[in-house]
Amino acid sequence: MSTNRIDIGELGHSLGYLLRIAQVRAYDQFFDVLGEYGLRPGEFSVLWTIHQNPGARHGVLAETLCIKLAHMTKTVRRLEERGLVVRSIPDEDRRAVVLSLSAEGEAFISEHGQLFFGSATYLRHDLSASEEKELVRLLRRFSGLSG
Amino acid sequence: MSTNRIDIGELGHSLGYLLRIAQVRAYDQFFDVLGEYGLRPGEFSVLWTIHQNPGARHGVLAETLCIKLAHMTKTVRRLEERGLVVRSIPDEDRRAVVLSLSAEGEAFISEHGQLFFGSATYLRHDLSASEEKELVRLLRRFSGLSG
DNA sequence: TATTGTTATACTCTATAACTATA
DNA sequence: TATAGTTATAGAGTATAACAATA
Repeated sequence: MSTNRIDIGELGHSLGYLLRIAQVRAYDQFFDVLGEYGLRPGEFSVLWTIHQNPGARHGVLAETLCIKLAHMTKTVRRLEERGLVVRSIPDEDRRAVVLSLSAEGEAFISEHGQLFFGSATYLRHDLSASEEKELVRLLRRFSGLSG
Repeated sequence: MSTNRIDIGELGHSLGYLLRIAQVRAYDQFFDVLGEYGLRPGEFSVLWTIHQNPGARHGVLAETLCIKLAHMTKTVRRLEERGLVVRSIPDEDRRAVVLSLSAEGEAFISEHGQLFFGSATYLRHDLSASEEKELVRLLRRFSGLSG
């Protein structure tokens, strides 16, 4: 393959392009470090949120995480097959499904939660601690998650 | 649907999750503003880069934009069918494909380039100009695009 | 024999709509 | 009749491998 260098100009400083590049990079690093556990990023987010909100309902969880109900069904199904999540039907509304972690699911969170959120995160980059904090703040503001 | 509020905890401050949210948001806004032209974000990036580097080769373009060759073939094919890009086979290496914009492609860039990079970008957010600049800097550093 | 690009195939992610069960 | 969730289907995005043409 030719090694001619070419120039992407303003594209390399456009927010849309950079968000895409950064997200793909984060995704790749997730699988490098956590692929061995067989969980995908979205599955971990769901697992974590059930841990934070035991007894949460299927639909509320989907709404909070901006996941379509149909997709949530498949995600939870996988977590259930893996023995990490327990589904149950409450007597007060037998259409609903409420979710909680199995003992194994809680153990998974205790053991690997630090890899997602802690100082030993799966993300590798050259940002200082204060730069990372600022990046988090700016992304939250960009996405309308904070004033 | 129940309106019970639930809490995502540290997830809402984790870089991986926020990059995903921000990227989905940017993607949605792209289609809100530019969907009418029938181009996807990746197609615009390719169009722009050919504009910046007329005569660039298929493979070099793929390598620069981190797009697999097989995917680049389909992307360029769509741009060609739309009449924006011209493919040609150079005599000095008849395996290669070199790309350039048609007059219509150049017109598209002149007309809509500002929507991607200019002050009238398709991206809507509450960041100040200096915050946006800092976000660009941090994302470039995160992705290893700058020292 | 190596390189450039194309085609074929498949898998993930996500969106929509039809469907079942319950309220 | 409305709501909660499930299933079926389809489309975009991307990865791999087999392939054709040229070097």
